[in-house]
Amino acid sequence: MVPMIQFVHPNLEDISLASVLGALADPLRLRIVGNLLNKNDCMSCSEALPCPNMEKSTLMHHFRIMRETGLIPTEKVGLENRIVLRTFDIKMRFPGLLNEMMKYAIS
Amino acid sequence: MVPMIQFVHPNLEDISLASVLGALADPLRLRIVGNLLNKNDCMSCSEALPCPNMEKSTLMHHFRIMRETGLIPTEKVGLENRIVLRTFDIKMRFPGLLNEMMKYAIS
DNA sequence: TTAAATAGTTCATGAAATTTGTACTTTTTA
DNA sequence: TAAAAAGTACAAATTTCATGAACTATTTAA
Repeated sequence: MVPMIQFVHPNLEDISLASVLGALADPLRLRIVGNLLNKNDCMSCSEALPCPNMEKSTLMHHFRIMRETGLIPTEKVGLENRIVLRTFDIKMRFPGLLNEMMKYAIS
Repeated sequence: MVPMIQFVHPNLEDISLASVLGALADPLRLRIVGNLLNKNDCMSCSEALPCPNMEKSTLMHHFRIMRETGLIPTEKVGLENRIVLRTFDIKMRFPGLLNEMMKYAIS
């Protein structure tokens, strides 16, 4: 009997600028974050698929980076993982940063 | 007789947001860029040393990343490489982005 | 005018991060 | 109960990162 996976998300004060920039320093992740910001709601991983023909495991990997950075909390609901952008927290910690970046991200 | 090294810097329109974020997604590079922005003048590589006991070759590596991203043109003057932040260009391409990020970078 | 010092580059190596394929688990639905 | 759906885990191949040692080019000093 394998224990149920629990996701761990960093505290707000442990989120560094460099790590946020690293999490966004990839066109796919930038697009996912942009989509989440526009939608202003949660998505499943598959829904957030940023481009066709992408391996699930690769997508997984990108989600893990964003989760461990603290950008995206993940919650398991039934079959799906519901992911949301931690918008409030990020705006609290780095006001203006998200909006500024999303101005220049191509969706 | 080995030819003189010529640095190549990307055009403004070839600088992508993701690559800029990638170039800044490292505390050392963030600090170097912050210093250049504050100083608003050129520096030699050694002057820009972001922390003590850092290998020259490692510093090199970071400069190369920033140069190839297009953040920092390099010009050889005598013994030194003079590096400057491409502030005008970056502000042209991504207005507000640099200032926004530097608000949260710890120098 | 050679010798040493300075500033930086290059290359090889090993460590870490990315991408992907395959096999697995868990939950839902037929 | 079996199959499908949504993810996860692990391993291999590739790429990027950090460092040490050896190199080049320019300046300064003997």
